[in-house]
Amino acid sequence: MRLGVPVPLRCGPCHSRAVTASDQDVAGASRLPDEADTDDLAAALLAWYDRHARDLPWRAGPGAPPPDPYRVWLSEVMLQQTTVAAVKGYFAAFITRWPRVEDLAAASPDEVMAAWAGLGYYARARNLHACAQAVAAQGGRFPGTEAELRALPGLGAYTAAAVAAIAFGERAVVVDANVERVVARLNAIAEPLPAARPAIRAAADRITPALRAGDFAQAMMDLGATVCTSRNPRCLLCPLAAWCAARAHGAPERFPVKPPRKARPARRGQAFWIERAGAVWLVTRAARGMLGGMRALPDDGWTARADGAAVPPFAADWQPRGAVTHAFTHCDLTLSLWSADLPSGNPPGEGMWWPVAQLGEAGLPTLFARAAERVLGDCP
DNA sequence: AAAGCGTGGAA
DNA sequence: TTTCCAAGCTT
Repeated sequence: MRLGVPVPLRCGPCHSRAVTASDQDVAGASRLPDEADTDDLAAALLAWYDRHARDLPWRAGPGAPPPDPYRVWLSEVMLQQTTVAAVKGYFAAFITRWPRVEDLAAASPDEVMAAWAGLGYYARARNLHACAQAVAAQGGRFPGTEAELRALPGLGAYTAAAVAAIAFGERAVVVDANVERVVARLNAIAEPLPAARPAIRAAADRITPALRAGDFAQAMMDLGATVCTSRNPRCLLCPLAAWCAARAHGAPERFPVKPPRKARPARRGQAFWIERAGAVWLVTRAARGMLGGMRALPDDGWTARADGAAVPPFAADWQPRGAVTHAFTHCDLTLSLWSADLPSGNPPGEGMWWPVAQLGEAGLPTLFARAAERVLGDCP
């Protein structure tokens, strides 16, 4: 049944309906909202979004016509597992350098990888370029449905739904970590992730409106990022507090329930700074695996699973140049650095001499950028 | 389908 | 300091 309190179009939590007895169900068994109730929830969230949407470079603004699919797609890929603050500069640089998807498609893979350097999860950059080429090959138009988008490289369930909703207005169910958190709290879902995902998705589906699905998705994400945060949620500011079973429980930060995290092993490796006439020898790492496809210093073969062999690439008067530590997702690496001059010839294997003065344009991932700083004495 | 894959900022 | 984790995808 429809509740008596009209949903305000331009107001915050002050006019949300009060928590009623029916909201405070017994542990773990929050009731399923009926249809009218979920309409109200979506309306309340959209009203909040109209007032509090973050102003982000890839957005058109609440209620505005859908933005350029290229910008939406680019931002969504960059934002995968990556903070808004980290993305902003890269987004601006990509859009300036490659204003249209055809421009990005025409770039070389090396250029794209180097431009992505520092942002992490480098498989995204490879897939980004492949996707740009696929779209450019079809006239530069992104497909407009979730199913077609899902088939493009680098677009999984989340990104395909997000682009379909935000850029094309399709009613797609957009579930990212923010939505997961908000929905898990709304329903006080006690089952741990990842097993809870199907239930979370079903619950997200139930509250997704037919209209303004793109704004709804972005509103959920803004809410998760600024109000329904992982730690210390600001329930007093939340437009959905009245619907929130976790809040009724009194411990919203308990949801979603997450599995214990595995400890990261400590790994050791060596990297080698080989210099000749003001240039340093760089290699391109294998396309797959850690830092795949990125330029790098030669190293001793360390991986996330094993220490390196600690063997230099050739016999020389190797000088110790300190070490850098780096926290990867799957290991904590201590990379010891060694340098040697090579007056003539090349080191064994594939590589290139890169002018030290232009090392900033080499596109080194952060680990090796730090290593270079250490060797060059620029480190703090 | 569980594991592999970066980084920087917040608490 | 350490820990957590942010608009996930691929195999």
